[in-house]
Amino acid sequence: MKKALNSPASIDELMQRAESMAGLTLGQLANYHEIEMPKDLKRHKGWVGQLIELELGALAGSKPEQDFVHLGVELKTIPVSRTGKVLETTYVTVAPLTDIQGLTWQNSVVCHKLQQVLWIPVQGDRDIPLAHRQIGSPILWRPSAEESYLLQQDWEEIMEFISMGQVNKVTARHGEVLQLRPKAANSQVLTDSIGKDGQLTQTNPRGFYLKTQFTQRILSQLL
DNA sequence: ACGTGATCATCT
DNA sequence: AGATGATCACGT
Repeated sequence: MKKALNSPASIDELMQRAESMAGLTLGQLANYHEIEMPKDLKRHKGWVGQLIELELGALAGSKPEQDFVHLGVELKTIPVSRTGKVLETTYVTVAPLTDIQGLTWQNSVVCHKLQQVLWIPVQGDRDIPLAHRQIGSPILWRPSAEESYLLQQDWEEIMEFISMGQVNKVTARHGEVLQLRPKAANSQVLTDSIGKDGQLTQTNPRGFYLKTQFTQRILSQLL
């Protein structure tokens, strides 16, 4: 995927560019950028996100920061059905499993990334050919006081387990809106984590994800 | 291995 | 059908 050359200078410009994509298909956008399109996403899971990043001028890279640092905006493409139902959870960031003493919600990466999110709904029904999937209207979201509260509660509960060496006791069922799930090439990958008695051990890397019902509320209330 | 972009595949 | 745990590709 080619790297974006220009980045929007303001949120207004970003939103205008996002709104101009609405109604286009992935095929049209890929053709415009002369990007090859895979048959499906089985081996190209991040393809849609990369295409949208290219169109909007997101700064490429794998840094744990917002996509538009100068605007304070995180970009998320979200697969939805024909009827607008959210089809997948939303990855936020990897979870810190060591050196977390003193870490608070307010200075966590999850909190920072979710300060302001530009949601780009894209049809994700597997029976719609990739080229025919339509891009929806963008939604710029800032968490409400209640949403922030829910996120903080879940984050603190999960981080408490991690700090106590109980990360292996946390499942995706914990948390009302934010959940912890594996995030790695496969289940054999290991990374350092806090173990019994505060000693270092190893475990499968985890990531924070937004649950679909939470994301659905965000998209619905603003549509 | 880590962090980004996420969706897949299976089980309930 | 929906959610959980697992997985795929890429740049560094």
